[in-house]
Amino acid sequence: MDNAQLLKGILEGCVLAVIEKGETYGYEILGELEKAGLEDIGEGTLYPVLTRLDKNKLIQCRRAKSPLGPIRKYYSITAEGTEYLEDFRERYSRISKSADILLYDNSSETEENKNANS
Amino acid sequence: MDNAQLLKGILEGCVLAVIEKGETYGYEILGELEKAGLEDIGEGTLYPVLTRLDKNKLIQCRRAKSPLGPIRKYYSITAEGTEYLEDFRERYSRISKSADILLYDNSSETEENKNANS
DNA sequence: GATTGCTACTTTGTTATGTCAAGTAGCTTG
DNA sequence: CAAGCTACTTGACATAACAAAGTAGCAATC
Repeated sequence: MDNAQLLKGILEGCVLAVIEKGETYGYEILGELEKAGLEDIGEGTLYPVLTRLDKNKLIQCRRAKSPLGPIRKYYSITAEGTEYLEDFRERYSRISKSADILLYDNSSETEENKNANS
Repeated sequence: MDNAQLLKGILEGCVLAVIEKGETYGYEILGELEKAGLEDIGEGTLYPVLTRLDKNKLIQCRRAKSPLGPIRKYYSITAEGTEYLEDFRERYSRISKSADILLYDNSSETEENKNANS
């Protein structure tokens, strides 16, 4: 129902990770997030994230015309951003490990529970 | 560094999951969280969560004396809470799956990347 | 018997971040 | 020219974690 809180903090890292794969712009990132399963991210959610990442020097911006619409703002990751993302992955991994233990009580099995793998 | 945002929403589910395993009280829950790796959860963080869960009828409260301190408030999960937790697990699973895809680019491998196992 | 230290819960103010809603604007097509 | 897609902006709002401080019961030590 309300995934807002669950998404907090996670979104930032995900967006940064998308940009890490190569220079891209907001609208396209929105598509990437959707493809990965984050379907209800609105523009009003994403763009502030980009602004923030930019302000914090984790990504940098370049304006360029779009072949089919208004100007695009292309973002690429900075060295600082790469470093931050690395740290983020570690923090996320640690927390989700704890959550797995608490939510699925992984006492004997390790990776069994979270497999809803198609 | 600042795991506050990453924890948002997750904590609630974790606390509920601990209570699901059996009637318990705040101070003990704090210990369970710590054991699972969530080491820096303060009392000022946990207790409001319990209050909220109680107010939302996801858990219920019973006061009882402690053998070695002030009165304890024992919490147990309600039917509504069980249902909520089930839904939570599903939502969490879906989001963390998306995050895994985005953060670790699981295109061919499935569980390789997130294994920093011992 | 006062201090220290552990257990146990409360409260208040702060901050970060996602969300909604509305808006601006370029371009294409009917 | 109106509709519809692309593309970004802005402002008001809600939620939840956190730090810091406080209140209290009880036990052991000095």
